[in-house]
Amino acid sequence: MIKRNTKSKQAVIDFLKKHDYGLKPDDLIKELAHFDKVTIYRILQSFLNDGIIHKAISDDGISYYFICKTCKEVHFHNHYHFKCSVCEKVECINDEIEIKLPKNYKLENINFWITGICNNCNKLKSSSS
Amino acid sequence: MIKRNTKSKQAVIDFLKKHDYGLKPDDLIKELAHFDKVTIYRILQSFLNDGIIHKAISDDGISYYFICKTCKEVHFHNHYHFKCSVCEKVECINDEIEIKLPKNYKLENINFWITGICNNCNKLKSSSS
DNA sequence: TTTCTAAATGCAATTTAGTTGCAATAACGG
DNA sequence: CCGTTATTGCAACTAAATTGCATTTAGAAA
Repeated sequence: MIKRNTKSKQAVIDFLKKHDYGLKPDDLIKELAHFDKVTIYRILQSFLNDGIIHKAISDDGISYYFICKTCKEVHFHNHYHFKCSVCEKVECINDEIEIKLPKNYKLENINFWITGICNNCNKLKSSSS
Repeated sequence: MIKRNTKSKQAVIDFLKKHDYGLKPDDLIKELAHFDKVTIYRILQSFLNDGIIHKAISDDGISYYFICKTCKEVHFHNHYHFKCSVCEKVECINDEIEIKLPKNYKLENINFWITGICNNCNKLKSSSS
């Protein structure tokens, strides 16, 4: 739980808010180079615990963090995360997902990752041909 | 592409076939300790390229490999992978998945990971209470 | 404003998954 | 049995993330 406000925490929040797509720790570490990487990792972890951000794991095993925008009273992270293989941006696809599990299976957590080409890069591709 | 049959490849195949759930490289490395870990990684990679096995990334970033059982003529890996948080086994849930992406998004690959409690562990839990 | 203490940070070292280069070995067609 | 070349083993390396510990600092209380 966050107890104190610090410059590093504010910097992390600001940077996450500035982007409408997911960021990996390394993006933050590079941008906020005057803070130690351990500090960045620890801040992300604590924001995660506090529900200020949420996280998804890419299909090459890297964590991406997102400011929670659609979560209001209740945290709702049942959505796809989409990574564009062209621009490499990672975004939340905030559509409802219905998950059907076999009988007697209990769901605890999901991590749904899709790679493909985003709207934007698709447009660029078709206009350049 | 696989060109030659070797003991290490046979051992990997055998070990994968012996289990009806997914295995991570480390499971194989430990079990087949008389082979080098690099060999294991390379064999898995080549089996993957040849479509003999498929792979999913867990929500803590570790690869799991599965013998393709349901794939027949066509490879079909559009399914959930489920990891039980009790017994830690990882299995394929071979139900059809419908993925709806926003307009102009092109799908290239999916990695759908679910954690929870499996049928088996759920039974054990309720019978012990 | 100063003091105090726990929270937060920075640094160095470590862990873990996976990769690379290269020399040695071995599968298998001829 | 030979020769080619796929395959393997070893050592070293990379990259993401974590841990321990000493130092610094936010902010409540005096």
